[in-house]
Amino acid sequence: MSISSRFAVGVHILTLIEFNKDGVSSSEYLAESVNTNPALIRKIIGMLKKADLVDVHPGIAGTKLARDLSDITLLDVYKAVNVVQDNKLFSMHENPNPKCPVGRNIQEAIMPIFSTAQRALEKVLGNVTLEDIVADIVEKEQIN
Amino acid sequence: MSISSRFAVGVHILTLIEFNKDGVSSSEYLAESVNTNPALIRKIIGMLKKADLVDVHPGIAGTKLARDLSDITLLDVYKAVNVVQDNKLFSMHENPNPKCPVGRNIQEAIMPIFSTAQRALEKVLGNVTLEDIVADIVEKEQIN
DNA sequence: CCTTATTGTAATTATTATAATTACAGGTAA
DNA sequence: TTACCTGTAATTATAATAATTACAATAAGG
Repeated sequence: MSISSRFAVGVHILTLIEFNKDGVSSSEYLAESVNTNPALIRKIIGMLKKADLVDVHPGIAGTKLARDLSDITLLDVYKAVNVVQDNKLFSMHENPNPKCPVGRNIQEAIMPIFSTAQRALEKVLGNVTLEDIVADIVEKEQIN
Repeated sequence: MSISSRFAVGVHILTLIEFNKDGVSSSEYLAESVNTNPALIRKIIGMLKKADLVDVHPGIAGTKLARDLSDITLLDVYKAVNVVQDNKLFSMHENPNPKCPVGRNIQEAIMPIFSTAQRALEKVLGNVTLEDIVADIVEKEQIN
């Protein structure tokens, strides 16, 4: 199965807040661009807030970025929206048979490889910032 | 969410077939070590067979490796058991709003990054063979 | 040829996560 | 006090996994 779209939506939200930085980015406004409902947006924004990526306050319309664009990586967003936990990207079968030499060692043999693979994936995300995404979209808009 | 344990089970199965190469690896035998039921094992073996990783025949008990240990990577197993499709590890929200500059470009902006991350993960799996896993387990057994 | 055992596969059920939606309490500003 | 927004819980629909049961098709051995 695949990693929740919360991650892609989180990136979308943050990017749009930047594009709309002179306006008010309410959950309804953001939901319209993402094409989903405001409650889901607020849930994700709550996670981004907990990770100190955005500023938002009850009763006050709009969300703002809490940091500079160049200081937010996709890895920050990925961690914030909690789509994959540490060392849990790959699931293992629980309870292999301890009476079998393979059964009693397979988890320890595989685990480090799974960790390495997951870290390789996350490293790629850590090398891309929101600034890159925004620049890419600005460029795409200029071409068309 | 996480990647199906079919992958870990597939690796377990192939490793155990090697350990038991002088015996008969029936689905029941394999299921006992994995600690699941034979039908699931047979389903996974069917996938491994389709990928030419094992030899198995209806009515004849036992499964054998179809290639040398050193010629089967974890990536081969991962692809065989079909846990993640190309470019589908990360899911995107469908139908972002095309009237919004961010909505109409976000998918194309994010997609290449997701692809790169997925490939980085898969590259790690491609660098490990079943021979490595078997050697690791043999070593762990000798120590204990 | 017939019995027995195994593989291949379909169908069923329970579990889990996601995503969409509704509803409403709590907070803020005008 | 009104109007609007955020925060959050509850509900529903959907989808994938994993476990399980069942059985047809196949092959070996007596």
